[in-house]
Amino acid sequence: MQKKEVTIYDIAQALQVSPATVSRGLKNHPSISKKTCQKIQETAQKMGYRSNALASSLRTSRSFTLGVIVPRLDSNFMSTVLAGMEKSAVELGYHLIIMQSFETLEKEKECAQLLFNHRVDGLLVSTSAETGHIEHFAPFLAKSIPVLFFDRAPLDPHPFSSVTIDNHRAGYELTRIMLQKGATRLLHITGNTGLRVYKERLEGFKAALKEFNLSYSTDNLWQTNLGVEDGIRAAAKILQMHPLPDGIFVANDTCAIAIINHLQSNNILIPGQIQVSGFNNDPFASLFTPQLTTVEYPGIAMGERAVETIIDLIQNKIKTTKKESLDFKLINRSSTR
Amino acid sequence: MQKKEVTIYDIAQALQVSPATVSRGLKNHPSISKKTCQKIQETAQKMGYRSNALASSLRTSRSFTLGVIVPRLDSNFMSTVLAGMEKSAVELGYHLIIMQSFETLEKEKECAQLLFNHRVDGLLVSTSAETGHIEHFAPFLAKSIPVLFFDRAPLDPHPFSSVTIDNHRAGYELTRIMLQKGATRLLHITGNTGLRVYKERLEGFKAALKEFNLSYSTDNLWQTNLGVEDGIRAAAKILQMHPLPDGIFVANDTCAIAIINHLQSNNILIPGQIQVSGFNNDPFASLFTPQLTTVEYPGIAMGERAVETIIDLIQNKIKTTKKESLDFKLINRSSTR
DNA sequence: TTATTTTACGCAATCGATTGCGCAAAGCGA
DNA sequence: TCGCTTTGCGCAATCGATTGCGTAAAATAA
Repeated sequence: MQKKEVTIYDIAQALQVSPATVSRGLKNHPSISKKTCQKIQETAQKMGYRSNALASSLRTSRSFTLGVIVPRLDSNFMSTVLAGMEKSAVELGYHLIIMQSFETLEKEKECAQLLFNHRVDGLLVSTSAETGHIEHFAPFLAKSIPVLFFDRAPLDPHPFSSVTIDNHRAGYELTRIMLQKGATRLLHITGNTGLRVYKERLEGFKAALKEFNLSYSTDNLWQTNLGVEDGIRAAAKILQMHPLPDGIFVANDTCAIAIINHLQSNNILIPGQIQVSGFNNDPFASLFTPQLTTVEYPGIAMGERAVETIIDLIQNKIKTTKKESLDFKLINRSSTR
Repeated sequence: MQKKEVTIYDIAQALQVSPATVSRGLKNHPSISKKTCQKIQETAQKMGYRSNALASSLRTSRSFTLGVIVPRLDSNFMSTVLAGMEKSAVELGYHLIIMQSFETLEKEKECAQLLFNHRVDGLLVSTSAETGHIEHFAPFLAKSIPVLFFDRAPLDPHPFSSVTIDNHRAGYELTRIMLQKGATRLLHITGNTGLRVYKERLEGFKAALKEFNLSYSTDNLWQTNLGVEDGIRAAAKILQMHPLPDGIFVANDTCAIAIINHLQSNNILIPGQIQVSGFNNDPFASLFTPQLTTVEYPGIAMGERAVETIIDLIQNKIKTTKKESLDFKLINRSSTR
């Protein structure tokens, strides 16, 4: 039923040359004459040949495949990063196998294992919330397969590369905006502070408080999942407070908007009574009333840099691991004064 | 420097058995004794063996890889679908190579070609805006590699499977909501109506108009890219109209919100003067004031169904192509009366 | 014309895992 | 103990492409 696959052997036979010549001719190898190359490519076309990437990868032990592990795919920010990654990867002749860890260490391990067996040329990881150690990436190190963390990286020191933003400074500056406008009772609503990104934003937050001679208490640190429902719950809790806080640092836009929305419908004025800041600059952050003060987090660029860097590592254009920090941009809008 | 890969041959040698036995022992083949299996797996572990998926795929010509082509990754809806796909795929022992067509036919072709060469076991496609014909998927058909369209499918008849929603009915019902509340001058702001999804929503829109004895004119059909800026532009144009429309059908939430926002800041009351409906039920659609009437578009479920179906096709559990239509849910909120 | 360099191509081993078929040893009943 | 069925495992071909090395033919130089 199924016609057999056309291979370079079939082409070789048809043209009365050796498979070696066909293999070379197909990729315009200099030691094959122009004429022969042309002939080979034509007949390949005619015979419906398709190169077998598997066989090629097996032989050369290069798959031109990058593995990507993310906590989840369905997040605005993450899909932006992935878009950037895919674009750069394709431009450089690679492609992506994307997997989700669902924020669990166990899944992350499984993904790593699978991608390891699949002979990816490099691995791009944004760690799960549970990722305390990184032993499961040791096999990659042992085989000199580059691993690069993006956005969420483990704490230093670690023997891998990374592309992140300076979350400490972003947290600091965002907090400073609210403080400069007179806020004195700040709340910090964030994700799992076991994660470096959140931890660093928190440190920046603390540094700003200190600068303004305000004390920090863990009572003002709320760890949530930063979803819409978490925001609504947080807002409800805020309404119970006496006195109300006068500034809220929220570690992403979705949750920030949810909080604002719920507070507003309980007649709290934003920013009049409470200033609120977000993080990410999601597309809708500017469409809200008030418009959200936030940090533009360069998703596309981060994806591109991550891929470019890891491919440089793969191709040995750079020899040593590299920790990059991308520029972010403070978006100062009307949800803070 | 680099230690050599451990293969089943090495294990075979270490255990004084044949590679065949090792291969079978590794996967608990019934014709190998429990004892031997155990021994093999232990030494494999000890020697740091990793199976070579490439070699295996080459031999068996099954890669357990699904190719996915989407117009772009960084869309809320698409990333949701992909999340569902990845989840189901992994559960069923497959994984995903994801590529973007950037809405161009040319890129879509290139992706298809690459995935074809990479021996994917199946292909999941959401077509680009330019995709008029589908000849570039013919090679898959010729090799009996299942192709399944999700969300955006080409016009029937075509020899492939699909998972979509009933866009006609969704468009119809959404329109009907506004009409029942008395709207008589409706605008339809949508994407490229060359795409079946938009075309069908428009047909539904027309059907509803007809039912209410309202005439349809192409003047009331605006094709845009449905982004934030497109919304702002559209809103500006709307403000010039005399009389104003009293209902706007917008084919996605992002654009709808942008329009509402711009109209509101020009003192138009929503839904008082103009009703507006969206499409997708993005997470923030309920956080806006007014909350957006929209259609819940089952992203995760669509991804899951698509993968489950294509794997059934791959494994020949179902023999014929299958066109599935998923349930959507009308979310009737306050942006319509 | 002869010697030398270039050009163009072929040989054959190799990358690891899989599997149909065959065969020997072990287990069984009588 | 003999013959028959199971059980457990090995042989060797195969999946396609790649590549270092060698060589014949063609081109160039002398």
